[in-house]
Amino acid sequence: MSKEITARSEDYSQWYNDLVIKGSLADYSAVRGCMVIKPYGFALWENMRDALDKMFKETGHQNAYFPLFVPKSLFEAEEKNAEGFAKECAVVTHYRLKADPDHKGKLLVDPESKLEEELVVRPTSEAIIWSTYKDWIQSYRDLPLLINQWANVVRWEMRTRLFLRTTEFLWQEGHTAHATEEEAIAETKKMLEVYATFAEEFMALPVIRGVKTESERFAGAVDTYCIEALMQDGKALQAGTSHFLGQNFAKAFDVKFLNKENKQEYVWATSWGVSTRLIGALVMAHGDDKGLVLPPRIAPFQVVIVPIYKGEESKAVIDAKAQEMMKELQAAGIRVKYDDNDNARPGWKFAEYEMKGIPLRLAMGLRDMENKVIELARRDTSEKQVLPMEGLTEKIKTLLEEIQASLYNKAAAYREEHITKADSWDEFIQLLDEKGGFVSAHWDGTADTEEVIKEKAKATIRCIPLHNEKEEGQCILTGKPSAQRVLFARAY
RNA sequence: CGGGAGGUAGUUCAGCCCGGUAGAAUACCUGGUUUGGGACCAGGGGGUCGCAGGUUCGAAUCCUGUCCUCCCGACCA
Repeated sequence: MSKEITARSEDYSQWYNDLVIKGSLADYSAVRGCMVIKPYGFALWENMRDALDKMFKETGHQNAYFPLFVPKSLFEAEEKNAEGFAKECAVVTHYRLKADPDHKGKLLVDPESKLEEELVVRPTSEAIIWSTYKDWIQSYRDLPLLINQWANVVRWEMRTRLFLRTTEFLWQEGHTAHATEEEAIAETKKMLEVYATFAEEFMALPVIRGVKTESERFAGAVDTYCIEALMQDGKALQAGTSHFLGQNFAKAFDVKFLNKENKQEYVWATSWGVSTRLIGALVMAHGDDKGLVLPPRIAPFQVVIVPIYKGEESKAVIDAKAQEMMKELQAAGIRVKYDDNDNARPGWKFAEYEMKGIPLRLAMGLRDMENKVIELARRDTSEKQVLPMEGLTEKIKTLLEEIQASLYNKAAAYREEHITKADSWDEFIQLLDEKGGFVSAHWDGTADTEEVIKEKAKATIRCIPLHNEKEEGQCILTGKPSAQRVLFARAY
């Protein structure tokens, strides 16, 4: 069949692409580096987005929307941030096209329409937002200002991969302003925890909370906190970041407030974001050689019902029962799909929904109806069982929770097995080459050493875990003294 | 942006070397038989051969340019 999936062991990259394309999450588009998110993929994103949005609101944030375009002069105001993104910015230079006099039906950029000031298509919105906050903030009474926006951003990437790295992607970016440093740091950490909770509880994706080293830090940030996840091929993936921006943007955009003592102070800032990249993480963390495996809490459909019938008459009987079950499941808050499409036969549907990662599948035929039972199959374990119809809804609710927990536990066990200590360079390289995963090793704390390791080992410091144990040791490369281990990995 | 591969029916691909009426499988449509792990029979529709130039009596095939994709690197969420 055309829908066969490449095995992970054969070609991991191709396997990933197969899941995304054949699982109907996304498609390639006519635009270089950009993808089309298909309805099934977008439904997944909507579930993720809604859960996160609720968590943001529960922590006091409000949504707003800022422009796609950033005047170049604003963009360059915060120097480090501007430099950090300069190489990947799309720039609008003209605002009009006109008919090409030499080629009928073709258009030309109208040279008359050159913009006086170029517009940068936002790679992130700090500049436009902070220039706005300047007007919004006057006194300590305006603080904290807790804003989030759901938006698209553009980063001109050299090499793209569906969901993991595309030129345009969807994300949310929180931008907050605070009266004190302590409060801003607390906000940064709070939002990191929101991300970690979301990843673990909704995506069943265990993550390591940590701090980035200086060279991996967001341009313009004082500290970048992150959650790092581990994929099945042993590579790490940054799943979310939360930045303590200090007063860098406040100073760049002159955002001051009057404190209780009637004195002007610069505000303290944070920003934090997660993107559609999380979908890539989800695919690679749980998928198998049969297709996607989606965690019940965010799966577009949690249950699919496949009727098995012989002829119109039996179909009508099964339809009626299925509709009844649907109503009951929906009333219990379960997202369910009934596939009575007559074009495809049961076996085809089974394979199709396994590809799409629907957590539970119910198959029901006349025989089952006579016996008042139903066949239930679990996507994650491939287990099948025949259950009484009686009490089915409760059983399904329990099973969905079980699957959610089981996916998390499986991923967590894999990750635990793949955090390995290395105490010599040879061991370090061997672990990266042969085992993969995170390698916990000592590092002398300098950017130079980090750079050399990156070049030689093709691995980066993913993070310094929060609440890291202090342990005296010697740097894996230079042998210089080190106070703690950090996590290295090859990464996406 | 460098190296490699590729773009022909909705999809997967053959045809290209050696120019001469565009093919297969599958999907789709119609009818029928079917339906408990990717059904079968019969009939049918569907392609400006990525796009633009050029060579030629004639181009999917040769030449040039360009766009898009995949894989591997460098850059990055």
